[in-house]
Amino acid sequence: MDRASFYEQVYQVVRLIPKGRVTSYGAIASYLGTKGSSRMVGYAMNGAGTISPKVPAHRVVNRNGLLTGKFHFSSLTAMQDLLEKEGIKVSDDKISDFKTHFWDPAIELDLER
DNA sequence: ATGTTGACTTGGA
DNA sequence: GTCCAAGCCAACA
Repeated sequence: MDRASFYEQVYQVVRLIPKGRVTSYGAIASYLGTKGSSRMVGYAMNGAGTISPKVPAHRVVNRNGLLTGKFHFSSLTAMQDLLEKEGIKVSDDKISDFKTHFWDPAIELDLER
């Protein structure tokens, strides 16, 4: 784990996000122990499509459940479309029932450990 | 080593 | 409820 850079750690956590679930950058950052680096979580996603395997960055949104990173996708509707395909309703670039679909690594992953 | 940047978060008005 | 400002940490030039 220590060998993995902060970016790699973020990638792994995001990859563990179950289908139909979403989480926030702060939740991942907090799980990694660096809550203050919430921005880095999103910034790390810059390589989401350049690394392997691909990271489901569309499942990661800001604390408001708003698709803030959709501008970084191929298309502005790509992120929303992917979420809808997974059963998540998105309206006005914002996830409906965000709290219901929320997936907290600090809790979900901690249970398996 | 220093400075800038950033797909965020939180707190105050 | 909304809007503005500051803080935080890691990677990159």
